[in-house]
Amino acid sequence: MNYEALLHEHTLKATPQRLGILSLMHTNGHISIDELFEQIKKQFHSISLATLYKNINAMSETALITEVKIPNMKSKYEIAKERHAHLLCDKCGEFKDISLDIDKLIRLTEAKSKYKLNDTSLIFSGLCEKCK
Amino acid sequence: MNYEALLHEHTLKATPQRLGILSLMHTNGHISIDELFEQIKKQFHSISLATLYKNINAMSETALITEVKIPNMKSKYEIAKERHAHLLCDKCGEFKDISLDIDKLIRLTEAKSKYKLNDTSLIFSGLCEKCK
DNA sequence: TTACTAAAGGATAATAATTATCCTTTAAGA
DNA sequence: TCTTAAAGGATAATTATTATCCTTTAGTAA
Repeated sequence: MNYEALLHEHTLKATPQRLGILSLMHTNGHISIDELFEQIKKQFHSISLATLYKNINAMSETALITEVKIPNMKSKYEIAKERHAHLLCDKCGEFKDISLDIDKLIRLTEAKSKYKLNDTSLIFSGLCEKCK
Repeated sequence: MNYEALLHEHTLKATPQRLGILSLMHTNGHISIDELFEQIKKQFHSISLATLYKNINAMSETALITEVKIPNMKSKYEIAKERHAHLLCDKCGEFKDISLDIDKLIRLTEAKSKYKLNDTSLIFSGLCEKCK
C-alpha cells in the first residue's frame, strides 16, 4: 500500500514517523497507543509520545484511521476500511475483523427505529476457535 | 425497582450514595461520569468524586451496571439489562436502547467465524426521527 | 538545486482522568 | 446495642492526554 499517497489524499504530510505508524498499524491489524509507542520507538529511537498522539489525532480527524473502542480494554486503532465488525476472544485476546452484511442490519434497524443510520460499531466477544 | 435488594444480590452494601447513583442512572437511562457527578452532588452535597469512581467500578465489576463505550464521545453507564443495541443521533445526541434479535446475529456470526460468542457491543449512529 | 514556509517533530509543562491512601463513618449482622 | 468490614470523604499520586515552544523538515516553487 502506498501510504505516502494516502497521507497526501488526507492533506497530511508524509513524514517518516507517520509512515512508520501506518506500517505498524497495517502489520498488526489493530494496535493500541501503548503497543504502538513501544514498537515505533524501535524505528524512531527519539520519537516523542506527543508526536504519536498528535499523529493519531490528525489521522483520526481526517478519517484515515479509526479508533475502535472495546469494552473492558484500551482502544485499538486501525487503518480505515469498508464497514466491518470485530471479533474478540476473551481468553487469548485475539482481535480481528469479520465481514458481515452490515448494510442489511442497518436497513433492518432503520425500519424498526425511524432513524436514518450511517454507521455502526459492532464488536462480538467470546472464545475463538482455539480457545473454545 | 428495589435497588437495595439489587445491591445486596451483588454483595454490595446499599448506601444512600449508591442508591442515588442507581436512581439517576435509571431516570437518565444512560449517563456519563461527569453528568452523574454533576447531578449526584445535588443530593449529596459533599460526595467525593473518588466515591463516585469507586462505586462505578464496584458496580461494574459485579456486573450490576454496564459501561457503554461510544465512538467519539465519553462512556455512558447503564443499569445492566438483557442484551440490546444502542442508537445514537449524531445531531442532537439522543442515545437510546433498541431491542433487536441479537441472538440471531450471534448465531449467524458464530457460523461464519467459528467463534463461540457470548456478548456484543452494538451501536448504530445516524440521525433520529426529528433530526433527519 | 536552492530557498521558503507551513506543517510536523521533540522536549517538556500543563491539564484531565482515574486510582490509591488514610482516616472517619456507617451498614449489616450478631 | 455492639462489632467490624465495607464504604465515604479528602486529598495525594499516578496515568493519560493535550498544549506550548522552539527546532527541523516536507512540499512547493523559483
